[in-house]
Amino acid sequence: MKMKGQMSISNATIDRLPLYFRTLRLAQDEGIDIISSDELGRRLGITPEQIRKDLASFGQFGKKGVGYYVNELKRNVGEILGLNNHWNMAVVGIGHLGSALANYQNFVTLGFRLVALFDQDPNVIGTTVNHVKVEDIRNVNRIVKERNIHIGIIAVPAAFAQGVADQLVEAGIRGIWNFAPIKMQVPESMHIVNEDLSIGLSSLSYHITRK
Amino acid sequence: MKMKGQMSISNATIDRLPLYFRTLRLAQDEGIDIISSDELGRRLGITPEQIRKDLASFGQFGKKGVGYYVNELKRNVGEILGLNNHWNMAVVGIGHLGSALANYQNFVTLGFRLVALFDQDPNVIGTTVNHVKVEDIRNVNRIVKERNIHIGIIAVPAAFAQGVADQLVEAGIRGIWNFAPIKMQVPESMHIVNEDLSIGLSSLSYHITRK
DNA sequence: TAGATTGTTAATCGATTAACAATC
DNA sequence: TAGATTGTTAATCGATTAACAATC
Repeated sequence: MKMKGQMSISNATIDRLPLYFRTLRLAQDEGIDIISSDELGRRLGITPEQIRKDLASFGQFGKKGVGYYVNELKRNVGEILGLNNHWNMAVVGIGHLGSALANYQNFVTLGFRLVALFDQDPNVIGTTVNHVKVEDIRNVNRIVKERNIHIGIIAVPAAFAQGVADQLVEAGIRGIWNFAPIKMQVPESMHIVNEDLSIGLSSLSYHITRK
Repeated sequence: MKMKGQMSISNATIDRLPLYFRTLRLAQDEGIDIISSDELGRRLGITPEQIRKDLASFGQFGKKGVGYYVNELKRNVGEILGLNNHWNMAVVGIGHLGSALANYQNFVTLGFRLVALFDQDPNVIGTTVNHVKVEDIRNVNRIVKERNIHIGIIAVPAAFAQGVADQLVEAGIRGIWNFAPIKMQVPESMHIVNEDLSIGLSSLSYHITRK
């Protein structure tokens, strides 16, 4: 997907793209063929100018005086997000959260594929979660290569997260999605998204404290 | 907790406070008495200027030439975030994700209390998750009042989320933490934090697509 | 054509970074 | 005192909003 010039895209923009994608899919389900930035904005609580600006940083996807063709725009946004790559994912740490992530159906809808699960507990290794067998974490290097795993999801306790990240990086993973509440050290080239659940909850606490 | 003047605090700042809190607790565990913005920044990958600015918007917590007293700063940041309020929480939707959230130990560490679980499935109602019994969603209004529930966690499928939000608002909840991938309509006064897991994952996909 | 709506440029707003006086 | 480090003001940077020409 082409970007305009060298200009780099803000994270704020990138984080809105999945919202556009989701809303476009819903519109598609409703049988809507054409949608305006106004209507998209109304559905998402985002200003239409913002949406046009976001989309325009990747290309000209709309028709002046008309709007955006839903199918076409959805395809383009999906392509921008790399969802057509059908990334292979592995979950490390099959506790409560890890199991829930392994079962999360929305990932499938987005084209992500769950191809491996890892744990260190002998009582968990060998069990099956969402039709995938839990492997011994000691085999992570071999299995990441064998199954061509691109994304590692870390759902282990904070104390073990850095060790797991090191092993995943060593095995040649492309990106890490980290649920452990810890700032990890990874090589510059490695992409890592931290999903620290206590941030959202604390932010909520902050706001309701002041109401 | 006093704020300086009328100046409102940016969400970016508020979202960093839980990181400071976490790091301060770790420092406390290590027996560190005093910490500088430099050291805090090093541990979190945030510039020391940013940290000083964030903290300074709430008061003068440090000592020039010395640094910040860990215990004192942690107490202050906790107070700012409202963590000493010991909010009562309920999870609605006891599927894979809801169960995982009900079992999430980090919330307890932050002072949040899980006091109720709700579902609509007769096979789930009456079961126990993390020592809390699952109630029939039809009793949500009464139980929210009886148990003085402040925060509702929505972990139901997208199609049911708006309905659940309406019921929670009606019952007098203070804030909603929403895991359903949908933009919900709630009254202006209601605080809502959306934790759409597919955003983080899509963002990761975007970045590794370009490496 | 007239009305609608995009894409883009300019203006504004807000957040981060830099600099440094205050002071422990 | 000298060195260290905060708190705050000013400068920069980046993101959002406004405005409007292009055009379907």
